[in-house]
Amino acid sequence: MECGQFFRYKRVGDWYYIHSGNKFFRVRQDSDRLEFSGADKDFIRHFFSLDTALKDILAEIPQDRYTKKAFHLYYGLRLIRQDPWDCLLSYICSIASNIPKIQRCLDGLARAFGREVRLGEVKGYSLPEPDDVRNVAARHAVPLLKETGLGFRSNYICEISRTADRRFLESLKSLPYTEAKGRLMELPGVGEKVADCVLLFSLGFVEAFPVDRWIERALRTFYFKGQKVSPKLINSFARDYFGNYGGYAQQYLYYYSRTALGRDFFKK
DNA sequence: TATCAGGGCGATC
DNA sequence: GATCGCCCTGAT
Repeated sequence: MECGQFFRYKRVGDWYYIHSGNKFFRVRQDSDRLEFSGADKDFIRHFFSLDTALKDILAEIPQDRYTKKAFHLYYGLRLIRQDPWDCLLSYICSIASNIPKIQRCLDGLARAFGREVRLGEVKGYSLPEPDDVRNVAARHAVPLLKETGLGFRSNYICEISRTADRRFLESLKSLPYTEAKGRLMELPGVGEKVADCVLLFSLGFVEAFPVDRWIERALRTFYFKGQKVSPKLINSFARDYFGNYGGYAQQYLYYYSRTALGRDFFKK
């Protein structure tokens, strides 16, 4: 839950309360046993990618000293299958931001435009559907959105709500990776990084390799002896080297670079 | 008070 | 196609 790919959770005691589309459910783990309520078994299995043969996937990725270490330390880490629309909103909020702020923005967005959902005593708000934003949108949406602290991201969300919907996102699944990415990048506020996040975390493109500042530093340090590398080279290296399951490599290396290595590793 | 962050965009060369 | 300033906001 907390490795940075997903933001719409809230911890209450040892439970994680999770929003995904209009679903609101909770899970907790007790050693190798997963308890849950608010969603059925099939959904949980799908959401957490418990149906994927993790071992086989990791075996497809080049085993160098860094990937091996990360796989060993965090074995069990999987890519969550997020709700595509929620995922798109989430990564628009992530632009030039950080996790606490992303979560604040999404929370504000949900409270202002989303719908109330309940699970037992616990109340939550799902993220607004494109229609929800669009309907308020006509005149006041941007100012209203800005009240949630979204800043310049407000315009992106407003525009995207007008030009994209769930059908559009769903239709991308049947396209080749490069085409799907191109279509996503036509949306305002969606560049390479955001597009790759949406493709990887919600549309099943496990070959997508989102390059953000952290992973860029990690790759530069691990594979380029710390030398300067152009964004373009980093991207093409990642795709060529890590292969068809690059997304899994990305997630392990990303988490590795942010935890085991720590920030100090990258400071001069 | 200035700078920067888990980017994108438009202008410029 | 590479680089740069700007975009809101919160943190340092």
